[in-house]
Amino acid sequence: MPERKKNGKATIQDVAAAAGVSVMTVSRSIRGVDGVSSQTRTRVRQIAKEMNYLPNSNASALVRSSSKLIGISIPTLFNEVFADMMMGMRRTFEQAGYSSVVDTTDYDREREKRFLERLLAWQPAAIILTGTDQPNETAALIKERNIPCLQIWDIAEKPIDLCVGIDHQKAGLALGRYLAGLGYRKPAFIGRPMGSDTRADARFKSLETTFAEVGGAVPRRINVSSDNDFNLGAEGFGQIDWRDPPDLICGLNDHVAVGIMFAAEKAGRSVPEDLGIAGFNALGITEVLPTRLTTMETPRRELGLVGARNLLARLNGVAPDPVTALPCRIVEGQTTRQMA
Amino acid sequence: MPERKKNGKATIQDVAAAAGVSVMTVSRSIRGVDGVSSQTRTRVRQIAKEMNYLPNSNASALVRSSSKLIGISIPTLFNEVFADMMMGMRRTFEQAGYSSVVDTTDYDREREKRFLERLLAWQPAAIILTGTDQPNETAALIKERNIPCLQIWDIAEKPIDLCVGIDHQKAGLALGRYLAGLGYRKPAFIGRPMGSDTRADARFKSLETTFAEVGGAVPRRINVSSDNDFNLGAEGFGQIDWRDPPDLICGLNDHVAVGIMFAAEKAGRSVPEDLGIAGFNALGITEVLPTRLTTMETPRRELGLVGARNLLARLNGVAPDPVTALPCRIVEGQTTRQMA
DNA sequence: AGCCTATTTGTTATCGATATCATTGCGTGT
DNA sequence: ACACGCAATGATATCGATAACAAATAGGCT
Repeated sequence: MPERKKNGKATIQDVAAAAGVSVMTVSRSIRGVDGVSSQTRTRVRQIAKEMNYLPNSNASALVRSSSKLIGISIPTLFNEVFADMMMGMRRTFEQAGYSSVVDTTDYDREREKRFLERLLAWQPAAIILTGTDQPNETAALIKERNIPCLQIWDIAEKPIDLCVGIDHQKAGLALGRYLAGLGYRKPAFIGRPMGSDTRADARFKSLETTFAEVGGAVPRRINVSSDNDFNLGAEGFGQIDWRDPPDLICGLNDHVAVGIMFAAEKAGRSVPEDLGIAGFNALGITEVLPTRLTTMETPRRELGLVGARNLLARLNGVAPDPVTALPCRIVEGQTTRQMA
Repeated sequence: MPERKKNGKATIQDVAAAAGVSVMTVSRSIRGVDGVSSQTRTRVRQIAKEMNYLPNSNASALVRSSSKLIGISIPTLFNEVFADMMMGMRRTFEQAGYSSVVDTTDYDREREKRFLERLLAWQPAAIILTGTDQPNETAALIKERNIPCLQIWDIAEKPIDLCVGIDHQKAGLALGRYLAGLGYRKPAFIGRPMGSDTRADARFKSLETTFAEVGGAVPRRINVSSDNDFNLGAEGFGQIDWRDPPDLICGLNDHVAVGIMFAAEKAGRSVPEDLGIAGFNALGITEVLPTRLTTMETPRRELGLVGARNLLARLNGVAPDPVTALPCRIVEGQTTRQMA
């Protein structure tokens, strides 16, 4: 019967005793660093396995003052975008032997900071934050400890450390110009209240710019608070003042846009003739809807992959590009007029 | 200027020195345990804040051989179901001061086990697993260390420790009987390959049982591998042999069912007269589609909440019910015939 | 053989916090 | 005044691993 301590946990000491070697030999054998004969290593590993020995990461992290944990902060898991990016990253990290501590912030910077403090207490190998608009205080917290940090989804000229993202303003402009080019002049935007999603705000701003350029109307903004994006779109649609109807509605994202689509259908508005609808992100649902939504495809999975790769490079001492922007692509759908 | 060590991290020793007290006084002050005058506590906290001191959780976890980490293992983040449950749990844990280490297993038990080992190495306060069909080896790993463990989503008669979930077999039977009651007799099921999702398999089995009861055809099963559930449904639909058409198609879940809906529409099949379609879960999308999908509503958020609450109770020494099953509800949609 | 280098193994100090027990100081009752 | 109890604070051992250095063993070369 293998030996155990009171709470059922075998320690490195127990393994050493059982194998008749020193703890260092066990440590080296388990970690696979050299300095042990392959004979001993095999034997020690065998014994460790029999004893159900698992190394204590806390002890290891304490003495090395760095752990195999990566802290990830994202606004919400409900958004496919973040789930996509997470997935892109997680695979890579897992292969490299890292675990992820995830916290969701609900777009609340205060919560993000609290989370960050809790996380830093674990001496993580790296930190990943969503977006680049963290307050200075948050950034300082990380810089001060010089922990590798990846900011993902947005880009910034001067990231905390690394950033990989898309240029939301540029993407918004491109989409806006495309839509203006189709002849639309009275846009509306359905989203969450200003300030709750800075990226959406940036895109809204781009709309303003674009339509000012072509002499269109000032975009109206309709704000709705809802957990469910589909409902958000539908509700927002309901709030539109039809005495002065828009000829185009942009959704905060595709789910909102889909909510708008169905609401418009129910309300009997003809799309895309009288009313154009556009989304953002090219989410999964748009690939199966009978009517293809006009949207902007964002490379989420790639962002995660590239981000993770860059971060791993940094962890291995290589210095990757501090700023990486990936391109987006307009999806010319059937919810807006066709190009002349 | 506050003092710092080489890598910019102030330790409890530094704070103690700066405050002119012993480390124990600092420890007690920071943690808020009593044994310090409120005067000293305030002063120490003030100094600690000025020095940007953050306690080292690794040291703390090491000496207490337990950490404020909760390990969560879920199959994938892409599935709204798991995201919902996560959300329900995370809120509760966060408030209680716990952080979550999340790993996704892609329904791979081997990966789950590897993850679990990595996780146990952190001496987590508790473990959460999805489902109840872990191999004995995995269960042993947890029991042996008697760490509180919550199995969520399924129920089992003898959980590892606690479980909170729905009775998938019962839910499948209820849905099957409802559908059979509407007069359908030749069901098909579109899902992933057998074995990759045991819950779906359980539901499929329930279909078999139900339709055997009413003398219907043996349900056909169509397996597709795809990351995207919508596409999965559409592809599965494409594989149906229409020389012997089913009169009912059940999707692995709502997204698959939606994929089927659109594919059926494109193919010109009349729903629900010639062909019924049913999903599972009552996901967000079903609330906005113009045609309401027949499905089974599962209480994901509640599962997360109740699960988290029970687990916290266990962590606080109270013994909650080991098995909690929450009820599901049939959503009578427009993709199946109406009750006579 | 005799010496030297390489390989394998072991010893000791250390990481930063907390539990436990020890100490100091102060007010109170008789 | 004296002993006693309680509150506030401090000293020390400890958790389980790893780094850095020390020792032992083996094999190669002249």
